[in-house]
Amino acid sequence: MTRKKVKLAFIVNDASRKATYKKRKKGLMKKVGELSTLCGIDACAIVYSPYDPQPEVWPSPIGVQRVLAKFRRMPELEQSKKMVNQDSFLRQRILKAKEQVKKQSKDNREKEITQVMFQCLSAGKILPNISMVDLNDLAWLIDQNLKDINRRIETLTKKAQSQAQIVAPVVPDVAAKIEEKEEGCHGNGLDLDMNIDAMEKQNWFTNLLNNGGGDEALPFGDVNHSNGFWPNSFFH
Amino acid sequence: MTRKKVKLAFIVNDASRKATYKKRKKGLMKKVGELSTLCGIDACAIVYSPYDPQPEVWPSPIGVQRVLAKFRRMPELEQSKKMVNQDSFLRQRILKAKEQVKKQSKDNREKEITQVMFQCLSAGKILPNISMVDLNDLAWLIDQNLKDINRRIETLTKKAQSQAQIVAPVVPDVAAKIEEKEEGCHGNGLDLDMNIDAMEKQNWFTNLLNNGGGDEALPFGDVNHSNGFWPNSFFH
DNA sequence: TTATCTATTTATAAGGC
DNA sequence: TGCCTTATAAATAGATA
Repeated sequence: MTRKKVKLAFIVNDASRKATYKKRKKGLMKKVGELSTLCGIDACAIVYSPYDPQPEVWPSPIGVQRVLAKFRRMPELEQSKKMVNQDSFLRQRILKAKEQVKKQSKDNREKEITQVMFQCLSAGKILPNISMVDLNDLAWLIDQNLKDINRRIETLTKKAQSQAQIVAPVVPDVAAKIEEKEEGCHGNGLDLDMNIDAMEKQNWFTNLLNNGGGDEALPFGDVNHSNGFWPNSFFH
Repeated sequence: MTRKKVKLAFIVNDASRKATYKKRKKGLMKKVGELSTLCGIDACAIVYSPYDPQPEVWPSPIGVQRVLAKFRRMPELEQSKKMVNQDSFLRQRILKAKEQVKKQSKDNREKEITQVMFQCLSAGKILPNISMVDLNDLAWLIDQNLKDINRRIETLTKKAQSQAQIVAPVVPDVAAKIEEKEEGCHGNGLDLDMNIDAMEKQNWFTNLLNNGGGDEALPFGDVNHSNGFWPNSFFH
């Protein structure tokens, strides 16, 4: 776990394996001791290796015996319940890794499309070389942004009404809201006149796509998705 | 062990202790699994906590039983031999910490005296406000440097002789050698004419101090040492 | 072989939510 | 309570001595 990330698999090289064994056994025993001390609990560890004639244990033989006695007194079924066995342990790790990859992919995709969105805003039009897949995701992103802006407007409107007891129509500055939201994209020369009636326009692309109830779900992370508007055959 | 270095002692706060327990138990089980997989050995861990009705074990109940059976088959005396019990564990940690402090103190002291040495070289004389203790250590440091230089000269001389088969007297440039050795001190305006006969001078201060066989040992790390030349009463 | 030395990876203590 | 994030401490792989 350093200099190089090591694969969780049997170390074939004898010297490396032994070196790793010694380092990690030491670290493990230290950890057991720390856990026991910090949390005031009983714990033990037993390690058998071909390098030592006797097993290495923590804490003391008597401590181990005591812990073992406790363990043995339980029926086997009970023993199995709260157990972390190797199988479930590996499954958990794989699952977690997959989730991380998925989340990262989604984030990456969202950033990518955000870039495309600002390129379009700079150009003042939809770029001609944009793919249909990107266009779908772009539509989703714009829709999300508009919804977000709308929510903020509602919040601000209510706040203004409750504070000043004044009921008045609101003409939101959409461009300013976008700038506020997309802080990372300031300073690229964007200053478009985007004063549109957000209330009326917010669902323009969603309605166009007739996307049904699916418009709340993030489309990112599944690059080959179909949303029912563009048939899959369209891309082939 | 982060945000703040935690003391190895029972955590009094209940919430903190539980949080730490959960985190560390998870980390511990992971470590046991890794050790077992990486090194292809049998290992088990059992942890009892007030938070779970059953003990948490690794790897599987069957694996634990197998490891336990092995362990129980041994006579108690044998079990104690290779064991890392809490007592020896703590002793080892304390010893190691003390050794680290000692080593660091020695290093610090050597650096300090090296600074003094270069201050003296810059001034061209022994500074008037230097203490006797510092003077002793300075003498030791200079002596070590001269010896080191001499060893290098010998090595280079032998190499030159064996390569060119020419036997000639060597007039070393001591200043250049010092510059070579003390790389961290370049660029401070030092360019003294130090061409002296190192062969003849190397033991000047050692002889002066009549330090006997003790001149090989590092004096640093024991600030209150006496080397037999300056009587302790001199400092009081 | 065993101890040291770093560059990295992991583990995790505090703090938010 | 439990999970997530972030800054920091600790573990440790590979290289050397």
